[in-house]
Amino acid sequence: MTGSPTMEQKKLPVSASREKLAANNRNYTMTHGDSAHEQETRSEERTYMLVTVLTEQSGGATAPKEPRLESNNGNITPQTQQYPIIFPNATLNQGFYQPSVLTNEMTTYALFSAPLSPVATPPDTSKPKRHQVKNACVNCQKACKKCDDSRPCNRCIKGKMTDTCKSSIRKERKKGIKRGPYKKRGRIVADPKDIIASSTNITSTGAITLLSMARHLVIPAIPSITVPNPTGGVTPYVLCFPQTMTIKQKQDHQKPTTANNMEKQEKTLSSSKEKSPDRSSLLSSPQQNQQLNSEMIDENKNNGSRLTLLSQVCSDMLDKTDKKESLSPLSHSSQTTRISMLSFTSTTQTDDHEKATDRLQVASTSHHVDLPVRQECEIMKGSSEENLIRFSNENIRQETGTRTQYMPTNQTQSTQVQSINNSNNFSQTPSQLYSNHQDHQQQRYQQRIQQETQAYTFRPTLTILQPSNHQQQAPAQHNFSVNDSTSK
DNA sequence: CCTATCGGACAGTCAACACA
DNA sequence: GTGTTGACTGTCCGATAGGT
Ligand SMILES: [Zn+2]
Ligand SMILES: [Zn+2]
Repeated sequence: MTGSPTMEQKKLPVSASREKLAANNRNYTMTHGDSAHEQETRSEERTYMLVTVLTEQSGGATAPKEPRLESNNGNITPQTQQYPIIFPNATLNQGFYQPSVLTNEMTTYALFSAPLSPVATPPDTSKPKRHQVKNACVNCQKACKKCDDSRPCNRCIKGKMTDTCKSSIRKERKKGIKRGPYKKRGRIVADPKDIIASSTNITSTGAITLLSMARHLVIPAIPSITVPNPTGGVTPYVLCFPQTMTIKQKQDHQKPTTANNMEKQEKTLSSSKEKSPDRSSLLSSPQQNQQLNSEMIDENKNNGSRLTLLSQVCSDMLDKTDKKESLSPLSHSSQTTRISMLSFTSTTQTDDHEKATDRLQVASTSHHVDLPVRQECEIMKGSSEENLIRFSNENIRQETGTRTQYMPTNQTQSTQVQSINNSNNFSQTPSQLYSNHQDHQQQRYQQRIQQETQAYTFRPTLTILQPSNHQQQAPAQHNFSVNDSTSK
């Protein structure tokens, strides 16, 4: 860029769409009671983030081949004749990051637990972030080339321009410019009438799974999910992040063929009145723009890295999706990718008799034209409604035996689960857990997978995404950051 | 092949705003 | 006062044009 004068002319209308992640993400350690309200009742609140990426294939679908497991955890034998979801690591509060991805030609599932401590390592697919110097030298600035902090800078040394290598001067930012109102903050309160519908939709598997995880930091089994063959060509990716966050994802720029979709996408998201559910226009370019907010009680603050990670994971997953699909024999078929982000807030209130009441709030939205769906789910014991999910401290074991969400496949299941639940990992710090775990990580993981595979077969009953979009209302738009971009 | 040019994506900053 | 938002401002990637 030529130094000064053109700098201002080159103002780009991109600011509104820029990706940004910011959040109160807290370390996820269970601090029973004494952190927040130490009265007659204790209250714990946990927030999870579920990201679902659906890739719909239309046409060209063939029978699924045997699942292939991709995992950074090593060799796990995939179940055949099922579409297993492997749960990454047993607990969500152990401070490491261990995605597992199960793949076959048609389906890919990935469930991530969140990285909970700085020691967590992202998947190797993470994109390096571009670093830029605070002030480029005038020569580099003029040439729009990379500079460094030394003076003369390396580029000037190479180019023998050391005498003119001076730092450029940043002009001061303008002040006093009024802005419109920002979008409101605050937690999402969903409308109960938008409660999740019952379905055997493949998407529901991830949802239920996550619901159960939301209550139990220790994931109660369900490694193996029997889902119907996704004849609809639905390919879900499920990422789970137990943290509070705000997510905004900007437009992607991928294939030139999708270029004309991009601009329409923001509009679609921002005004739910006139959306055209034009599926063919969404080929292989999953985009989303979303914000979810909620709160969580915890004293630990550990910001930044995890969110960055999340963002990377998301985009990496998307990248991966595209690559994978393009290599696939199915690649000639058209695809629609849709992203849903779902925020779970699980609140546990414990009274003085140690009786716990759980409440789970779910808010989700799809970034696809199809819908934003938001929902609240109160957990109620004994409800016969399939669209109500129940969990509580003491009855998860019974639940698994009696309710439709779970089907025990053998007798060992209750003891298995009990032992899992009783192993109170919460008293340890994430880093302790991490170092502890690291040595035996693989071994224990294998063990657990084995255990849990025996323990449950999972039966989906819940739908998060609804592919049709007739019934959708405009959700409270203030939750979606896209909307404000229109004011620009 | 090399270098120069530069559009625009990306990154960092921070005042305005929201909220306790 | 603290935290968040989002616009502003600058960096520099990568495409491409032009020269040798
Ligand atoms: Zn320089
Ligand atoms: Zn220089």
